[in-house]
Amino acid sequence: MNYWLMKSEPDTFSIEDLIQCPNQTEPWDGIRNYQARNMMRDQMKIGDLAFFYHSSCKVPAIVGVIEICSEPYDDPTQFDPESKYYDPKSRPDNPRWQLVDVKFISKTNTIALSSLKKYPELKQMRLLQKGNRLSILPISAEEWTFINNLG
DNA sequence: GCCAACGTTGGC
DNA sequence: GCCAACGTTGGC
Repeated sequence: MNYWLMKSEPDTFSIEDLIQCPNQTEPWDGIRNYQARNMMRDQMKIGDLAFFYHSSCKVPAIVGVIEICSEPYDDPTQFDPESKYYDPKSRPDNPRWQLVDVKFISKTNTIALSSLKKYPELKQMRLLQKGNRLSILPISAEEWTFINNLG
């Protein structure tokens, strides 16, 4: 069982959008970074839990909990010329990008980035390290429990 | 909108 | 394989 943090820009896809999806489940498409892809493809397991994080917005914050609910599979948007995630260099016989489905579990209180920074217990969080840009980050069990108790 | 900190691309 | 140029992320 692993824990994760997954970023999404709420203007593009928010926790409320996920709640509106059929079965409150949606493919986490559009990942175009190899480190993030590798974590989804190689390390995520069905039943893993993740914090849903709103990024690039007025109040960057953890806003909910989601569950990984599929095996990794090829991201269909990479082959769709109409998609903003279209990757002309990805070949159908050798797809570059994989994704997993995620399911809404619960909303948390809004746990702002500025608030997370206050806790010595969270000093080591990847999210809080300088220069961090990865849209998928691992969370330790200790960090998970600590943050859950804030929400 | 700015810009630091990355990641990627491609010429050599 | 190096590295300059370029593109992107994301907080502020």
